[in-house]
Amino acid sequence: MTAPRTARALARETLTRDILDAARARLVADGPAALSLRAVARDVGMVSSAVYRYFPSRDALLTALLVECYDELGAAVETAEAAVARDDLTGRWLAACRALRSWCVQRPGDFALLYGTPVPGYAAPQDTVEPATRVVRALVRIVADSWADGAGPAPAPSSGGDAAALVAPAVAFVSARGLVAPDAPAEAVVRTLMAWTTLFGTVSFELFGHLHRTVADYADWFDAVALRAGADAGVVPRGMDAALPPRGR
Amino acid sequence: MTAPRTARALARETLTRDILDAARARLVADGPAALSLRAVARDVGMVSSAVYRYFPSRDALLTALLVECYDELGAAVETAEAAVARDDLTGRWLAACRALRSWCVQRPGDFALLYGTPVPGYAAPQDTVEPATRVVRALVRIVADSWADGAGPAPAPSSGGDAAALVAPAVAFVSARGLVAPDAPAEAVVRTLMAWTTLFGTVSFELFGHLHRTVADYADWFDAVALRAGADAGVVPRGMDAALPPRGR
DNA sequence: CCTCGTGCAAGAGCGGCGCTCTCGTTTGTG
DNA sequence: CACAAACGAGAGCGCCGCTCTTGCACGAGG
Repeated sequence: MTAPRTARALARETLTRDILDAARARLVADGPAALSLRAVARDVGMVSSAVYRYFPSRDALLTALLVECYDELGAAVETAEAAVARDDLTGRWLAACRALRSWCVQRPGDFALLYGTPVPGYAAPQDTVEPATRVVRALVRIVADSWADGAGPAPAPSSGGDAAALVAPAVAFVSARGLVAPDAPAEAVVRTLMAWTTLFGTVSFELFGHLHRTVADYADWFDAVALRAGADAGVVPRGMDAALPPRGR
Repeated sequence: MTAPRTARALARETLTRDILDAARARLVADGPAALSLRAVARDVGMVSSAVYRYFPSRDALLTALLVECYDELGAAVETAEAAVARDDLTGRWLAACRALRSWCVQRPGDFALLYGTPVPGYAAPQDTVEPATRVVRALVRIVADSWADGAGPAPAPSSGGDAAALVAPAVAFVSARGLVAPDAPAEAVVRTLMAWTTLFGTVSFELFGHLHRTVADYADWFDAVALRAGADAGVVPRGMDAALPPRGR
């Protein structure tokens, strides 16, 4: 099954990939709204109706791209985070956050597909939710490690303690789901969710132009936000004000 | 000039409003992507080409809606915040945040237009930036009042103090602009910007389904996030754990 | 009052879109 | 070899944004 015997099956597999690649190229360039099935068909040298042999609709094509992008983003975050020493929690957090942002900034069209306005009548099928949670799962892992490293449920996330009380009631609002690290403390999940929301908001504002002429250096601004969000989630620098890892390239 | 004398001018004004209202109705229902100029024309009983007498393009119509929505949202936040006693800073903050969310939740299409994926070839004209900043200006006013109320540059935003150092470098990245409260301390502006980003991210995640089956009660979750974001920005509850104002209706 | 230029609505039409259906052709299988 | 399934191409449907032309009603100047 993994080795397609017949020529037809092989051709089908190849063409499906070609269509996806062409669609991906158009997506990165123009964003999801401008992705037309007819244009993709032209790019791969087909007539539009022939594409429907491979994807039953434009939405199905978008869904395939969605899964692919979620996985790619998740992988980028995971590998960036894995390259840092396990006990350097702030380093892992910052590496993950930076990988997140650079992936998004380099592919604004993909970002718009993943986190932008959903298409009007479109409901994401179930196969997209697992890849979609990959990023936040990577983040929650770092936070959980931080909590395990420190002591007690509130490892002084730069807070005196009332912050925990503030957020605590929210734990009840978050159903466990099991999707995100079932062994992680609920409080850590909640805080990670907030940090993740902040990170997303920052990238979204940058890419969609809402910080235009407000923030001078997006990368520096993002670093500051990421560190602050991480601290709020319980990822504290080793030395209180250790030198920040330099930004790559 | 304010009183249109001729019947022509009056008809023009009326029809322009009718078109905008019809477009607004379709926008709220279906979102910006599904807003078709032809459909709007049908709604007002015109032929599509006739609409071009009033708006030179679909983008122009969207721009008009954009300004209108920004203003409406800003007004909603401002009036909600103004209804609270001036010295109840947490109450003002929470009222502003809740007004923000409920406006967005009640008009997901409008929210998508304002903060969702920008249309591919569209660059927001200059007249949109002033209304766009109205919300964040309202927020920064509350934060600035909090800072003025408390002492010194860091009124213990639930933090020991290193948080200020963490964020401090970011001040340099934010150009003053003057758009947002020129007299407000830069640090307050930066923190408000972060809080605003978090608020936006929370609403966006809610409306775009990224918290589906993750957060049980969106309103409660939002309250918790808003209070925490406010505390990080320097808006602290009067009594440390004073009873939260009940959610309206 | 009448005329002439202007603003206006309507219609046809252009190319592009998602999607469906039909029609030969190719391909794999019983 | 024959038959069915898969396939590519084409035509066509109704939608879209937008342009151009046509006929008409309005309103200001003579």
